[in-house]
Amino acid sequence: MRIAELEQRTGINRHTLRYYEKEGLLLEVIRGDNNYRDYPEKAVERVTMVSQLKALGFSLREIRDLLNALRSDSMDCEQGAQLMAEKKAAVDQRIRELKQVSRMLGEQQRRLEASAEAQRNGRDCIR
Amino acid sequence: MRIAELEQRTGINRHTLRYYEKEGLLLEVIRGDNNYRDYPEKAVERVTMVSQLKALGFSLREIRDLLNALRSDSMDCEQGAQLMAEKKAAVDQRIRELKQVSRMLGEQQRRLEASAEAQRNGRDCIR
DNA sequence: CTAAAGGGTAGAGTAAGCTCTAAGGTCAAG
DNA sequence: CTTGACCTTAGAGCTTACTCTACCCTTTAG
Repeated sequence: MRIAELEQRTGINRHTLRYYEKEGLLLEVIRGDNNYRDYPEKAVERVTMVSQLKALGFSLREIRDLLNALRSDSMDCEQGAQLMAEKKAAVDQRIRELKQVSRMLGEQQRRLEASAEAQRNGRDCIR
Repeated sequence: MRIAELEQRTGINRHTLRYYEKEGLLLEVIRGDNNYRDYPEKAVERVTMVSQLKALGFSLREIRDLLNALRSDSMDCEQGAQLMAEKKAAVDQRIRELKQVSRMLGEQQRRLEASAEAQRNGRDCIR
């Protein structure tokens, strides 16, 4: 598939796709006689994975290392397992912290709702 | 407290502290006769909160809006409660997605460990 | 009084991650 | 054979979030 199709199917700007390739996030991009890029079907999934991981706050470098490790045909298993374990620990830690934030936001929300109620009954907001 | 102490207690560079102030993240920074900044004790907590939220992938803009809403003495309760609800929904969504990533990493880790074991027993890595 | 330590502003520089422009090659339709 | 759509690269420009530099003023210790 050519770049326009990949752009359209992933919603990622073609300039960004070429940038990702330059940064080592997209492997196996072959070229035809005309020098046009020819992406395999799997590129759609891969690009989608990149943008999802990005939305979760991973840097392109982290995503590259992770995805390339998952390709794994070329990697040392022991080392790969360790990388996965490290990444998983970091993600799990982030989940714990986000849960803390979520709890805090829930409390504030309830407090503000109670104040709004009090306000409707003629009293002041907050405290 | 002066900027050196806040820098030392939060671990945040003084240039960054001034930048945060310029971006509206630190309110209530008063000035003495000498024009030096004088931070209240609460600034330590506030700056720490900023850097924690940053580590969770929030932008300075989001953090500013959130923290300023939490100050709340000046805000409309109904509206504040809604902002909290929105932010909480976004955080909860992020938690769900990260859990998905964590699961995936766990699977890959187990797969690679199994392959490493097989490898030690004389067979090929992966598949 | 003077030197060192610390404060101030303005603005330049940096890195990541895009996003766009310029100049040019390719290709299918009319 | 030209027009228009689509491709290429190189490189400029933008945003966010710092980080640092230059230059000057204030405070504190000897």
